[in-house]
Amino acid sequence: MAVRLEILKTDPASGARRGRLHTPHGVVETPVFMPVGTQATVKTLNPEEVWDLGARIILSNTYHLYLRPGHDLVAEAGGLHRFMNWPGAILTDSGGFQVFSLASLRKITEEGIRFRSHIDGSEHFLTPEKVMEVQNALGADIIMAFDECTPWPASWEYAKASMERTNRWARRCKAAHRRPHDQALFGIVQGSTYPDLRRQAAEELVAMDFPGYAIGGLSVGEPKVLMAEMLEVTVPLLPPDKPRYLMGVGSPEDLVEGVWRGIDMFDCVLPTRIARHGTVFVPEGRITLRNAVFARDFRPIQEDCDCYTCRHYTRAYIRHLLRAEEVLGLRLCTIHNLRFLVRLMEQIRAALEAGRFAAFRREFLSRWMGGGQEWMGGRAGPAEPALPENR
RNA sequence: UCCGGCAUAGCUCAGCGGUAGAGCAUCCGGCUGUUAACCGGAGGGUCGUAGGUUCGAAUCCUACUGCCGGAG
Repeated sequence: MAVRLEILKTDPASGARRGRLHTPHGVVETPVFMPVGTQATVKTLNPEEVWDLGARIILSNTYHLYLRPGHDLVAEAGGLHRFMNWPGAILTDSGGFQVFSLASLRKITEEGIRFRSHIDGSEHFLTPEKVMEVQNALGADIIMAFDECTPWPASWEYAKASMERTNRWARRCKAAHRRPHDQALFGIVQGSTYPDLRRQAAEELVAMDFPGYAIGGLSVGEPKVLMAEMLEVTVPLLPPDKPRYLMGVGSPEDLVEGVWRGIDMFDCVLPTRIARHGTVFVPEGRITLRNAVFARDFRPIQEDCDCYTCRHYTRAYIRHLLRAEEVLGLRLCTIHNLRFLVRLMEQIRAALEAGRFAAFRREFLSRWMGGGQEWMGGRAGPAEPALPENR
């Protein structure tokens, strides 16, 4: 088996797990946030910087690397790890999200998806078999089944047809996988925001016996209460000894709420993208460093942050860099935001180990902008036990 | 001193008879398996000054002022 999840502790209140994912490229402590490096790079950072943040697994993308530079070239370079000089673990997304985000450039059939390249307009036909060939060549530790990330909103009929096709594709991916000994293939649960479809998707995929399961098609515009409900419907159907990965999620409050509902792995472009656009995370929420109020703010982004940026630079200086369009500004914000999320996961893991995750969640959300009410919406999932404050 | 050109938003300019636009700058918002160092919004001008022609002038005419260029 390519990867194995060692469960260290399960939170009795919520079902959240503290674990350790063993991969061919090292151990990954879970719950974990995976920085996104779509084009074999976490934008603006070098691998040493990503490693020093505390990241031990990153995500890259099949579709992008297939188009450029080509999976054969990456294989010739010795595989993706060596090509990009990343010593840790890698997960490659299958290109399923591009089916969603490049909708105007594609046509879906049972056999696969005909794409026009967003780079040069050339035509490509991606099938589950092709996607597995590409991912086997790239050589990531965890690879994803080819799916359709169902747009939201979708009718029940469309969502059902889409999900069933995704599951048929999952079966084909498993059959076409050539490196199960050192690459773990995860299935992806779709089903939009329909509980019955999520159940059907999960049950069928579990019957196929994958080494891990992802939940996809969420955080695509639906209200958070629906995301919460889908997690609460889906997670209990997944085998407890296998990793659970919530795809494309991302914001600090979503990570806390996802872990609360039993998720082990997350990835998201949000921290790196908003960083390049001049917005950074602080414990109270997000601040837009571009704004005039920070012109003479000579404090670090976050007083108690241990990241390289916060140890050396002020808000005023970073704002200046951003407005002067200096790349260092983008890099410093990216470093802070990624460290913020990696550190948040460290804190979550520590809280789980100490048996005080419920308190941690409450404290985090009370400080965080909005207090996570979006997630509540009147029916918040696993009830929070009335634990005594642990401070 | 003469000749010519130009004077329109903070900046650079477009508009050349029907009561003003762009880019940049400024201010603000958004970003959730990256087509994203991106996308979107807002504020801001009695069109150098004073007259004239006209139903109507940023647009045509005159004078003045200020810049720029040329000639002496």
